[in-house]
Amino acid sequence: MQLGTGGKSYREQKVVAVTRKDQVYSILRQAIISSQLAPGEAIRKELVALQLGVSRTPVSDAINRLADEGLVEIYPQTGTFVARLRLDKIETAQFVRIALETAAIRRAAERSSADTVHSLRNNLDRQRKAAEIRDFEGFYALDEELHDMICDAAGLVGLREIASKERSQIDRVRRLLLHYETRMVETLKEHEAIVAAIADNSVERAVATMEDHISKMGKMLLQLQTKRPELFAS
Amino acid sequence: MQLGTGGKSYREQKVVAVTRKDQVYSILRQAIISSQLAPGEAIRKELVALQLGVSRTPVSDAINRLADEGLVEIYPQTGTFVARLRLDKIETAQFVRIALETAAIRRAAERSSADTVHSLRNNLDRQRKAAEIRDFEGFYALDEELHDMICDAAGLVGLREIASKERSQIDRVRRLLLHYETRMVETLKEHEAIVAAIADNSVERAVATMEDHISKMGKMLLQLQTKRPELFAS
DNA sequence: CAATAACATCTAACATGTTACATATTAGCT
DNA sequence: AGCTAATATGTAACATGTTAGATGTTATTG
Repeated sequence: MQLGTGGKSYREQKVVAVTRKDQVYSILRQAIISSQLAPGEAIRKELVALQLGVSRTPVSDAINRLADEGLVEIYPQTGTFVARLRLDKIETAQFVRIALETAAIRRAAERSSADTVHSLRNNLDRQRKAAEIRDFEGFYALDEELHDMICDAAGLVGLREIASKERSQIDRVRRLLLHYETRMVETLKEHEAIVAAIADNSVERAVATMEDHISKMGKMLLQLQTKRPELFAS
Repeated sequence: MQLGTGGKSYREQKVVAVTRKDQVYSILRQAIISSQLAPGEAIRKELVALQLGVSRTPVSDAINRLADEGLVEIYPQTGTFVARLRLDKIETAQFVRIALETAAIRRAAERSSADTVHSLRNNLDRQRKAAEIRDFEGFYALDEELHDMICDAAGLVGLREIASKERSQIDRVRRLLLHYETRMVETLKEHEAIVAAIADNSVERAVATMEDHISKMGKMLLQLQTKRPELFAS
């Protein structure tokens, strides 16, 4: 079969273009990760379209993207549901996250500048303030920002987006866990250790600290399953 | 804003469902990775729809997915183009690939069974035959299969799909490179070394061999840019 | 002739109508 | 009552019509 046109036109510059499907995607993703849309809950495209004042098309597009990301499950001709948590999938996501972020922090630690360290410390300051006033949402956002900053510090185009996408499953869990506990204080300490290692140019210590930090979540997860079994699938 | 229905219905079993958009996606992806659709070339949705005998909808859906994967670039209200190769993006993909596949092979080597080793060796046998008769396409497919098998051997649900998706960019390059040279013979040798390390349960050697194997491609890439600059963007 | 503005053209984005299919419900039968 | 088959219902998948915006071309003006 003959595909393509043989035409050679193309574009040089990148356009940012925020389309409606992008907006719908962001809104739904946020709703899912914050558990405003609970695991297992049905999503009715038509209703969402109505509520957001758009047609079904951008909603479908957004949902397809979320399905690729594993945040929703589409059953053809039947329905679309917020994906429930699955321990095996989360285990894989955890594995991927450790692989990517330890590799990233290694590169970041090797090439970290005084400027980078300054930004990281600034983030930590804000984390401390958020922790003090028990601002879960704020702390969560800063947590994400810190991990993003480390990805960026690795100096690889698009790495942050990839890591962030693979983190989706885990972000959902992390958000749920943050509310439970003393976890915020512990997390802060771990973050401080990570940044300190980078500041010291201790590459291997940075890697080890990051791995330890990410692994901690695995244990918390099992507790969550006991407390909230309805969120889980298999 | 109120999203969701509060409804709690959901499904247990997984449906496979090959929809038209999945088929179109596979066809286009294959066409892009095989360079039947060349980097920079325009893709006309309407034409593709006509040629495949479907409407524009499944074509758009497929293209959106390819855009997420970085294989096409959509410029709103303007056109859709096969993504040209970008050294910086490829560098990131390479980084991700090394991070994921070395981590995967570590796990795979730790838990490899006689059965796994047998399957890997069977694959190598077929690679040898393909190399002998200069069957580039066959060799390429077996190459992919080997890497997939190693991912599977890590025993993590969905890891293969993630690794495979992140490899897209690189697969395109690898395919172009295979035709050029003695690369097929070299690749075979590297694969043999990897499998041997797994068979010996030499975890660290397996990791090192894999990293070396993947890194080799980086050097070939620069040669490709010299020979075929029109495939590259920046 | 150069710069610019009006306009034509083309495409993706968006809207909406239609179809096919999975599932639940009900009716009919033993 | 219990089982099976016909049917109703609801949803995603698919088709197609419409809109908005990016770009290239041509006309207009200095």
